Amino acid sequence: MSSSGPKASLNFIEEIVEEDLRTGRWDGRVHTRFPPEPNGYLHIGHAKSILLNWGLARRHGGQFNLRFDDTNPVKEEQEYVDSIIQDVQWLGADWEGRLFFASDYFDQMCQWAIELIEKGKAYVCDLTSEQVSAMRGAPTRPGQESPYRNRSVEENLDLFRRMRAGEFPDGARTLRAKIDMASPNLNLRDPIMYRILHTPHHRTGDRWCIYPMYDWAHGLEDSIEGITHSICTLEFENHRPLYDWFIDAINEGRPEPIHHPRQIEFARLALTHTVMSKRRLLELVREHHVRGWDDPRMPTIAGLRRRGHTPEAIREFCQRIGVAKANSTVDIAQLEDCVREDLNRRAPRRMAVLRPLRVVLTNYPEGQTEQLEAVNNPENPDAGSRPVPFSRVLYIERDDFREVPPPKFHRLSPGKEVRLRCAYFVTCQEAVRDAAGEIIELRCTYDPATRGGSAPDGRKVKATIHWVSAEHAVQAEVRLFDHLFRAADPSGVPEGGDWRQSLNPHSLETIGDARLEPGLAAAGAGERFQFERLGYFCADLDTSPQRPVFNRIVTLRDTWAKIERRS
RNA sequence: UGGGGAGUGGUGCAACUGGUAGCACAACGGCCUUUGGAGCCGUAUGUUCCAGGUUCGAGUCCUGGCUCCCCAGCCA
Repeated sequence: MSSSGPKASLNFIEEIVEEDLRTGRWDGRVHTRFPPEPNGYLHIGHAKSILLNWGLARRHGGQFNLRFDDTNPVKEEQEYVDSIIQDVQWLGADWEGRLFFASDYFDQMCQWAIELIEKGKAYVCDLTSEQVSAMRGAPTRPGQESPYRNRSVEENLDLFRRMRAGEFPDGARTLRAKIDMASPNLNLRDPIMYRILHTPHHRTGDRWCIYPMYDWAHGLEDSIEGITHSICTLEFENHRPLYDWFIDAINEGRPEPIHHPRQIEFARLALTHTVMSKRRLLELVREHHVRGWDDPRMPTIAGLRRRGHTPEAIREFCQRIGVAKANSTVDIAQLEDCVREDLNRRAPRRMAVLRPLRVVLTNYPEGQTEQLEAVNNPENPDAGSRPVPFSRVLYIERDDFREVPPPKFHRLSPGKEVRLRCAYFVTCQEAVRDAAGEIIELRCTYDPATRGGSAPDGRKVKATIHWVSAEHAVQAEVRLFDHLFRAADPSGVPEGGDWRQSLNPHSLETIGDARLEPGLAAAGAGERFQFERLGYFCADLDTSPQRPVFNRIVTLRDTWAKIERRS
């Protein structure tokens, strides 16, 4: 994932950075950051941003900061800080100890606010929020100036001091920048810099009762940290002139100007068959459509991790999707392909039967057990092999038998011979039914000469199926996941519709009596395997030797399923 | 009758900055195979939003349209 090709084309942000490097704009420095608000869990869209920022710094010998934008105590919690730190770390983005909080800069910001008041560039406004909103005007209509706009510097200073001292209730007053109520850019119509919030903060406790607004704070945070390239999403493009105004205003008349970062906006990631907004993710959790933030169906980093995705796969994915300014939606199949590619290389193979069908080998000695050798990973000889117990009674996948085989069905059916992976050729002699007519057992014969899976007489079979020895197998729970939403774009509902309506009722299927080869009982949470012919699976947090639990990360490509779907 | 962005095969991105469109995913077909996996080979899909213009030559430049996204939180 490093410098693969000598001429990999650069995305537009890399081009800007390289040009800045060429022209010496920042004395050869590259310093980026990821600035999350701790009010929710990170999702794969954030991963795109994290990896973009960190990758830029890493590739250019620069630095990458992790900074929490904790300017609104009403919504923020320590739980989110902890989860975000864990997630960024897991993704592999290294902030090398530069973990910061906007709240660490509150004093400095406040000082600069006072300077703006002294310069006549900010004022205390007594308007209610409704009034402010009403007077802001509209996109095609200018706003009206606040009657408090021209208070004296002294009065503003005094009022602001008293705001900070806690003399006024929430919402009573704000500090506003004095810019231009007629600006075509709404962000410049005297934006609010501070609001009164008598709410304790998760880090500063009750030290403050006024909190800076994001627009006032954010650019200053980047400035303080010496961020060279402030990378953010498209919706902040409109805010850039305001950030520039703030820094210019602070720098006016200042002998030693504060640092002025360069902001670059890119399109956030959207994925098919899921939702990405924090609000909706929160609703999925609160309304119990999923089991939590780390539900393996969630696009959260925690969810992807629990499901069994690898950081390597996510990094590759973010590499592949690129960075641009056009809004777009990436097919989730792209992510699935990345995990498959990664796990195909690394995941040890095991045999597991999800929907067991009992098979009795009528000519196999009763009570006999032998250990067969199974290859751990055909992609990697170094992975070696393992013994797998074989005996007279086995389980195979119900799907691998058809009493009346459809065309092109190569697996087991009456009279047909197939190979049991790494074991023997077997031929189905008879299907046994219960009183209800349901097939409950297959009676087969095996060919002792085919031990290991090949026939001395050169005879071929069309299919190889997986199996597990009934008496040795461990019973397990396996959770199969499908897209959270049926619709590629859940938000694209017709008028009056709800985004929840395309929630996939079958996004989770729990199989209670899967049978696994015995070694799997010892798998620790987070261990990944390929269950041959089925897909990649990961031992869940809930797993235990007594009751193994596995999550299906992604299926293998299934050509047969495709054939069957078509007919 | 506001401002700011964006439009390239089904999808996501490229195109040495004017030389005639390429990669990945998806799709389809074949080869191979002790995973119908993996791998390999191949096929199809684009009037590069539209219309004009400049030029020997335009996805790239100019003009005029069209469509989509963002902005009226004391959210970030």
